[in-house]
Amino acid sequence: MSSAEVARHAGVSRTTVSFVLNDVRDRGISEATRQRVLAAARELGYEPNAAARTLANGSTGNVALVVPRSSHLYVDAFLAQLVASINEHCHRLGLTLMIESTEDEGREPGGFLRLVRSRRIDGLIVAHLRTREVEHLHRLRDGGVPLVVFGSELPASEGFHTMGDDTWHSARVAVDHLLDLGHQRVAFVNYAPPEFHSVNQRERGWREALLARGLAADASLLAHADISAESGHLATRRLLARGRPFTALFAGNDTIAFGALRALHEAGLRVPQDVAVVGYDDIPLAPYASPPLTSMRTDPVGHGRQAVQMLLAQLRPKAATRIEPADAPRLVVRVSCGAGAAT
Amino acid sequence: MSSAEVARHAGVSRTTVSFVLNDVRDRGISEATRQRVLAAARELGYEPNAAARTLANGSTGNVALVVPRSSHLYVDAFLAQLVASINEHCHRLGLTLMIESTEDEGREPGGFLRLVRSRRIDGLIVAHLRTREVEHLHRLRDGGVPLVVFGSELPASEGFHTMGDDTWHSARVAVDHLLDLGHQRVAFVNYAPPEFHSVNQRERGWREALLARGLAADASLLAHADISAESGHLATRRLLARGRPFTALFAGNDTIAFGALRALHEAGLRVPQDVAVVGYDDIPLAPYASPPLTSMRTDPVGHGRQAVQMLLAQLRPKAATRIEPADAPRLVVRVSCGAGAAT
DNA sequence: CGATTGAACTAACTCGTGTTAGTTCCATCG
DNA sequence: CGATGGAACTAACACGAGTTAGTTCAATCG
Repeated sequence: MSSAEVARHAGVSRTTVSFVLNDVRDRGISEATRQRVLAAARELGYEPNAAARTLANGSTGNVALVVPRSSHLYVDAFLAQLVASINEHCHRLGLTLMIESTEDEGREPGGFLRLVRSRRIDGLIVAHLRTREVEHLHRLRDGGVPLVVFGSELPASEGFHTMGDDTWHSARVAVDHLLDLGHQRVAFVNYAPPEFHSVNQRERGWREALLARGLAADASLLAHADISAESGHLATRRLLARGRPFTALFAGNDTIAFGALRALHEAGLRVPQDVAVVGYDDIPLAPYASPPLTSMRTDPVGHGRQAVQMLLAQLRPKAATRIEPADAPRLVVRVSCGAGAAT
Repeated sequence: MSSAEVARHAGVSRTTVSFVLNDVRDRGISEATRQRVLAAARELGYEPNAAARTLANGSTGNVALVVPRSSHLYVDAFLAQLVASINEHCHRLGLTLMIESTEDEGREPGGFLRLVRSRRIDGLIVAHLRTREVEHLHRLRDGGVPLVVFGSELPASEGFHTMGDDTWHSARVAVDHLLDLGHQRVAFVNYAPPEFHSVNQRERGWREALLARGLAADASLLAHADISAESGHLATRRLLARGRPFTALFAGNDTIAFGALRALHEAGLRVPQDVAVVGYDDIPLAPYASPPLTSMRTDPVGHGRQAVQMLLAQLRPKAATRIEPADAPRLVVRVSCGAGAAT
């Protein structure tokens, strides 16, 4: 079903069909023909060919989200929520989302550049890019490609459109909460290796919270997990095996916290009586941990919305609406930190 | 950077460029020009325009995955794993995945038909379609659209390419396990409303397991949650409030099980001593439930691979490889059912 | 030495749309 | 009554590839 077919059906030229269907107003199409064309299009179930349209006017209506690995979609609940929200908001604006990963098996690191060069997408959102891949982003920015960067150290001053919580500050608030409860030795199990920006920032938050109270940020109380609950479990075991005592533990995210809770339980330590635990992200399962997890609530859904709005502002400046920022992080106190109501 | 530019750079016609870059062999291109063209393309960083290519040869390299709602991506861990696996396997084959939802706010139910009609995608994978949307699939099949249907009651005999576990049988195995342990009153908290095929099948498994032992499938021991852990929590509360005693509980999936464990805990019931619990899916967090959850392990990653391979067999019959089926479900026994080693 | 063949390459068409620059025709004005 | 102007519509080009049906030219054959 091409527009030519619709034209023939309505006894009119292809040009007229195009004008009618795209609602081009000042072309003086009589109401009678307008209706005739619309009827023909409806009758034939005509839908414009996307490729032809893209070729003609340059835009695809596709955007890509770049994540480190596909598997992070299910081990990192925050990312899953972010993706779902981005997908949903794209749909509302008539955009289609593609998920591109930089480190899946058999994937070249800068593969997403290819999507841009082949014009398969109009713009992209980059989440949690590794430090060493930052140069790709410079190239995209210099090429004028619509781009939103989530959770990276790239400064907005360099012309990047960046977003995301100040994770350093939030981590500090979480640790401060534990310190306020009187803890002096606070362990930290970070959620990934230090190549990610936010991983560094969370460590910085932990360190500075301690230093601000004149406490040492003891490196033997720091461990690195790697996204999954299992890795959190193992990292916490290693931490315990070092034999350096601690009375509180800050987990780099909630998934890690689930692993940590298990490790503590296995070591015969009660939460919160022996070790107070605070997580990060407040994932949907956090209230169902045992004990219910105190956690820093981030707003993945809001961040997804904001990212899409920021991208739209670059893609279609006139169609863009106000950008609603995501909610600021806040600590949700449950049982695991020892400050909440017992359940 | 069009191919015309590459042609000019190499001092050759556009046709020749096309033949060289697409490796068309019997066109008698001399090795010398071949190299000259390749060098020019590399030097200019040429990447063929996807839309033009699509227009010329008809295929887009895009496939869509249709899910009920975007938010299921993060409340249903099984779906998250399935999506990640499908995405990864698509990438390996040079396909790009789009995620389409039928019920997101502002979404018309048959919206994915539009993707097909506008030729934005070459084929699609449909996951967990509701019963009432089945007619759309008939239309797609009749239109010869490459299609794989996951987890639905559509019979392969009608020409559909279907896949997914026999969820009825798996549910029955899970319940049988509880019955084998001596339980007589086994409650069931299903994971969603009964409009989904697999929801029905799990109920059937539960029912028939009981009937096979001469036990009644007591309707007052059946409750429906709605995907999230919170809904599992509430549904289990309702179940408990009915006052009908039970000594075992089968949860429609693990996320629901997390909610159920909390409800049981709040009611002062110990797991597994007072109530044995078995879940479904064996999500990554299942071992980190408290107590560790016995669960029916499904193979979302394998299912994702299989779905993509089945789709490829329709998209590019000659490039298609053998279809490796997903692993069969099997029960992973941990602590919550009372049969495993205590931790 | 003219005809034939094959190697090496290209002109020109196709895909389906958006858009510019007209053209046609009729009513109105001076 | 011819010029003017607007209403209503369309021919033709552009977008950037893939592909068919040639063309050109030199080497070889009879």
